[in-house]
Parts: sequence; structure tokens; C-alpha cells
Amino acid sequence: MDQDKSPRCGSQMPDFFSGAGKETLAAIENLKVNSLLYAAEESIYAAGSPARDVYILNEGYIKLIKISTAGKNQIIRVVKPGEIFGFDGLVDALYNHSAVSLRQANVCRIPVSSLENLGESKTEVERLIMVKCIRELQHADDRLLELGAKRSAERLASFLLDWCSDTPLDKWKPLVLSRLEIAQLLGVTIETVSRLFAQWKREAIIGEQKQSIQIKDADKLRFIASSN
Amino acid sequence: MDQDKSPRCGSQMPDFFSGAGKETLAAIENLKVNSLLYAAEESIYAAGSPARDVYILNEGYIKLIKISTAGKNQIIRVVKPGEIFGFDGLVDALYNHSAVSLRQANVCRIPVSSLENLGESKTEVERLIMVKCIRELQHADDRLLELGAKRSAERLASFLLDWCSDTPLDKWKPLVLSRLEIAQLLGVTIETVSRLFAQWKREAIIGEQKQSIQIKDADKLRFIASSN
DNA sequence: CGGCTAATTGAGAGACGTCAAATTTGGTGG
DNA sequence: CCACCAAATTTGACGTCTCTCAATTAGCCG
Repeated sequence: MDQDKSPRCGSQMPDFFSGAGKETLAAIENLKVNSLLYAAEESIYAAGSPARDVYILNEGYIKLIKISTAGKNQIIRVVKPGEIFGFDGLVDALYNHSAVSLRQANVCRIPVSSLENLGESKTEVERLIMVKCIRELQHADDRLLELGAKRSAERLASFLLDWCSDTPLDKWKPLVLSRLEIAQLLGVTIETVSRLFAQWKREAIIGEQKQSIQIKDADKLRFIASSN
Repeated sequence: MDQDKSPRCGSQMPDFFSGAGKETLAAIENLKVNSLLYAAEESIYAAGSPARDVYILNEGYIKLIKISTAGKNQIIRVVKPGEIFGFDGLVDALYNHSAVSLRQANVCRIPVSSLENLGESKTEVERLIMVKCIRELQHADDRLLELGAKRSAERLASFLLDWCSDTPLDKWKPLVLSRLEIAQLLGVTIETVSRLFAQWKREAIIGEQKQSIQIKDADKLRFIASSN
């Protein structure tokens, strides 16, 4: 797993650092961090294990999950290409959640220790991480509102709108998540998700084919997303 | 509101900076930021308004809230003394949530612009904020699990355990939140909270007197918090 | 074409929300 | 210090959304 012939970060500098200055880019480049390939459903790190590395997702999708003492899975967040994740190690000894690949994924693994030794560039990297953290915190705020104050139809509708927000209305958008995973993300059951999908397909609000979805009636979906 | 005779930050350096070096402390001191006094239920900033300042809570409690399009309130987080909050302005133009004092509160207001002009110390402040952000993100992870995967009794039980975690079992801990606010924090109704309180008081799991609570049977409460 | 998993669909139960009324609490002024 | 009022909390009865359990169907891979 560790030694594979995938290109190292240098040859495909992660999006995450796109805002960094020249010297920082060079410093990162110098780390010669290898990128790793994960198949679907592989564990990248587990909650409670030593948080030695920070990760950047080059390609594919990752889910960050937590499991309740009662054994229920909750998907905290879906990581998209270009994003950094797993930075608990900058503050704590252990990861606070688990990371699992949704499908084949290509990630850069950067040891926390090498970030600490970046010298001049360290502060810029910390600034980038601070910025990313603030954004993620805003996203977490939004999700807390979803889970705390909305019904299942509203949650699913806003999820679909958000998921397809980068896709033209007449295009198909790959739905990387299974029904179960959507359920675990939204804090509902798989049956509830399935029933809403079925209903909305009948009502021609959305379409689905071959793991891809399309929003056919965005207005109606937006109405559902925000109507008690 | 702006001009009040409360001491400025300098005379009571906020806890948040306690980890900072000498020079940074001096630089912050130099900002001569005034502290502000808020009565209960006053707005400190509103979601969607220009995020010009960062705040540090010296004394009292603040709730960060969001309101859904359907009009439901969700408490995102309760800010405790020594914590920084409202740092959206470091990244975005607008606040992503609203901040309201729970009771009388004393806060330091620091313009984002003055943080930008800290010179040498800027990077250390950014690092402190990064650290705080990562911690808050971990806390948000935990709350997403609560709201997404747990029943009302489990949510309330873990909230009480968390709220009282700094208090000896035989001491009374002031409960700053009303029933309504607890409900808005946990994503349930006020009636549900009230019923659980009543039941647990009957069963001598908790006690309550004059806005303060006490956990009488921590084991039982922990069991409830983690048992489906 | 079988065999396996994922997804759908139905029926029934239960947790929680909603609505309404009763009770307590806290604050105010006499 | 007490009476009084408004707001907060409690309690009950009822409805409903969502979960649970179970059976069926669809989709996919060898």
C-alpha cells in the first residue's frame, strides 16, 4: 500500500496549495510526498489511531465517519478532490473520526512532522489550513442546522441541490454515494431515502440512471428544501 | 454600547492568547481593544452582516445560532469564557451565523483589519486560530454524530454529562440555558426536554434547584447516553 | 443464466412533535 | 414582605413522521 508507483505530490501539486506562494510550493515539492492509491471502501485512518499524517485528496471521494456507541454510522463529511483532510494531528495525538474511500481514491499523505519542519513556509501552510478550517466550520454550521432543525425531505432535497450545484441542470451528475451512505450522511434510514427518491422520480422532480442523477425541477426541490 | 467603561483587553488579556509568546502578547496589548458589555439576549452580530470583527469572550456565555428558512432556531454552539468566536471575517465577507448573549457577557471585539496588521505576530495569531478551529471542528464532528445518529434521551444525557464535566459530582452547576435553548441546541422540542428532565428528577438521576443542576447518578446517565 | 447485494415497497409500531391546559417561577410594585 | 402578573415550565392527549421488520424486486458480476 505504501510503496506504489503513483506519481508523487510534486508531479501533481494538490489543489489545496494552489493559493500558496512560490517558495512554499517549492518547500512542499521538496517533501517528495508519495501519493497513495486506495480501492473503494478502504480505511485511510481510523478514529482513535495516532494522527501522524495529514492528507490531501487528489482524485476520487472520501467519507469521514464516526460510529456511535450504539453502533450507528454517521458520515461527517464527504471530501472532494483538492481538499485537505485528517489534520487532527496538528493539535491532537489521535484522529477524531475515521476516513474511508468511497471509490478508488488517490491521496497525498504528508507527515505532520514534515509540516512542522517546513521552516519559513510553515506559517503560510498554517494560514492555508486555518482558512480551510474556517470554511469547514461554516459548512459544519450548515449541517448542524440541517440535522437539528429539518425533516428528512428537506435534508435530502438540500443535499441533492448542494451535490448538483456544480452541474448544469440538463447534465447528469454521478452520485458517488449509495442509498445507505446518503442515509448515514443525513441521519435518516435507508428506507426513508429510498421512498423519497422513488416519489420524486415519479413526480419528475429528479431523474436517475446508472448511478447518476439529474435535477429536473429545481424550483420544486428548492421549495421542498425550505418548506417546513 | 461601544463606549463603556469596562476594562480593555490589555488589563485582562483574554485566555485565548494565553499560549502566545511575549511579543505577540505585547502586540495584542497594543491594539488597545475595548471590551464590551452585553446584557442577556443581545445580538453581538447577525448572520449575513459584514464580518468585520473577531470576538473573544471574557465573561458570560454566548450562543451561536442559525435560523432555517422554515423559521426554526438551531443553536450551533455555546461559547464559554476564554474562547474566540466570530472569525468568519478572516476568510469571508459575511458572518455565517448569529451570536447572541445568553446572559450578561463581557467580550473583546478585535477588528479583523487590526489582526491583519499585527506584523511579526500575525503568524502566531493565525496559528492559534488554526489550533482553535481544528478543535472546534472536532467538536462539530461530535455534535453531528449526536444530531444525526442519536435519540433525544441520548442527546440530552450526553449534553448534561458534557455540561457538568468540569464540576464535581456533589456540586451544583449553573445551567445557563433555558429549556427552550437546550431544545434548540439538541434539535428536539421543549416538551421533550421537559419530560426527560422530569423523569430523571423523579428517578434521582439528576437534581435541579434554582437554575443549577447536579448529576446524582452518572453511571445511569452515561448508560442512557450510549444505549440506543 | 444463477447468485449475490442493493434497492424498493408495504405494513405496523414507536418516538417525538403538536396543541392545549395547568402549574410553577421570577420579577415588580405596592 | 406579600400580592400579582407575565413568562417559563410542566403535563396530558393525540397525531404523524420516521423507524423497524419483512418481503419483493432490481441490478450486477462471474
